[in-house]
Amino acid sequence: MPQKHLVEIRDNPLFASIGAESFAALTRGAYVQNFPPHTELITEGEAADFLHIVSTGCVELFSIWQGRETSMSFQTENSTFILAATIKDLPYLMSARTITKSRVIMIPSQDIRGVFERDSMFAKSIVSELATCYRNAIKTAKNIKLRTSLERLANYILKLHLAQGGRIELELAVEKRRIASFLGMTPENLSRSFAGLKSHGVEMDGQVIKVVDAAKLEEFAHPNALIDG
Amino acid sequence: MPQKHLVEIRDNPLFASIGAESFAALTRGAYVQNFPPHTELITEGEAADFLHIVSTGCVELFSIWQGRETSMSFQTENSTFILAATIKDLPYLMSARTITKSRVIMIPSQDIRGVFERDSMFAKSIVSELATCYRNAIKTAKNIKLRTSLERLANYILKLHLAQGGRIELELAVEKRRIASFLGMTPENLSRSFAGLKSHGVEMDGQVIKVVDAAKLEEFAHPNALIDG
DNA sequence: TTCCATTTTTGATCTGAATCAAGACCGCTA
DNA sequence: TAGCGGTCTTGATTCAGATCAAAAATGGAA
Repeated sequence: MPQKHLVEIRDNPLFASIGAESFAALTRGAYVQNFPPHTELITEGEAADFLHIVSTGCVELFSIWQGRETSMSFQTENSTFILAATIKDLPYLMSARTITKSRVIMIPSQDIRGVFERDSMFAKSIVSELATCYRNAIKTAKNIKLRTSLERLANYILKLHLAQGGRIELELAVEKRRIASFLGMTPENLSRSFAGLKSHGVEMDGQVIKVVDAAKLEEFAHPNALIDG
Repeated sequence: MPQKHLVEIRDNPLFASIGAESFAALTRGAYVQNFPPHTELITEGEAADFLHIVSTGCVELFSIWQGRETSMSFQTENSTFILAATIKDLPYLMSARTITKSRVIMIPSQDIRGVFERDSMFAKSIVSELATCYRNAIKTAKNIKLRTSLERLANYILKLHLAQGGRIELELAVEKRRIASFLGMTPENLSRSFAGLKSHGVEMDGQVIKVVDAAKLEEFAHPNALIDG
């Protein structure tokens, strides 16, 4: 594996504090692969043979039941999936597909479990990562159960806005129908919701969102750190 | 702390494999308290000062946003809450209230973090518990996003039925309005959903559910281990 | 046993969002 | 530049579930 990928893995908080020998054991059997868009990397129900790390690009985690599909999250640079399945040696609960052309690092799950058994710093990093994943899942559940679809979109935009330092123009990184699915609504409803936010300080121009009145948007959205943080 | 509670804590998988000295360090500052029903034990947004263990009774985790409330889960004997907040030393994302008269063990979070730092078996137990919590949260999110409220109720009943060894009569342990909230619907809709399941092998008699045709219920519910497991 | 407060059920109505359809728009390829 | 496939928007309609109201049922206390 090229040195630059090793550096990249090291930069990931999950691996930043483990010993050199452990790190070698993890990266020895790992490999990197480039995937075109729309490639299914893992399928729910399959054995969790690898822990995946997104090097570049964007990967969508999704799930299907009885012909119905929902987007669960988007994984971008330097994020991993699915640690809980890897650690527990259980089937993946979600599928993953590339949204854009992506480079993905794959580390065999048994290597992860092997190092987890003997490197206590790694175990602690894993604890932190899993706790964060769990808390994020709770925030997502609260968002879905407590808010209308318009409120979910408003808070989604507000969060993007704040994450980009208050910038007025935000460019969506994925297709709107994917965002609709993630927010728990249909593409038609997302389109209508964007229109509905016009009176709350938001304008649309193709893939570009303009937050023309952030205070007004915030007044409508009622962001909450325990959901949106 | 009475010996019987120590045994009880030991029986919890989170604590079963830690060293005696670690165990003593955890239980030294812990205490047990009995609470009547409808007592709020923790409130979302508060600092996570304790890890709670339900000794007897039932505790509901819930959340409120802008006057809207939703039930997130029910914690029964031998379950803990909220490990992720305790470990990360972050505010609770959910509140908790007793549903029935309950006995709850409280362990100071800083004692948990102290032992976590130095007992690698404990760190591993925590990893397992957090991974399970995270996976359960993903299953819940899938249930909410992919299924109608009737389907969620059908699968809820089917799961209870299987958990009780296929017994025909199941007695609900909590009020129906709480279950309605947990399943993401109003009490009125839950009532109508129970009625709707009459043609799928389910009958109601107050707090007692009768699964009179499990095969028929299963045919409608399409249970899936990746959601209901 | 009666009374009271709360929960549950039922009926009527409303609404947010889905579904279906069709046209407009966009990006890519030849 | 034109054509094609896919995405997005808009309109019309349907519907799952919420809301509101009222009656019935339930459990606990006096």
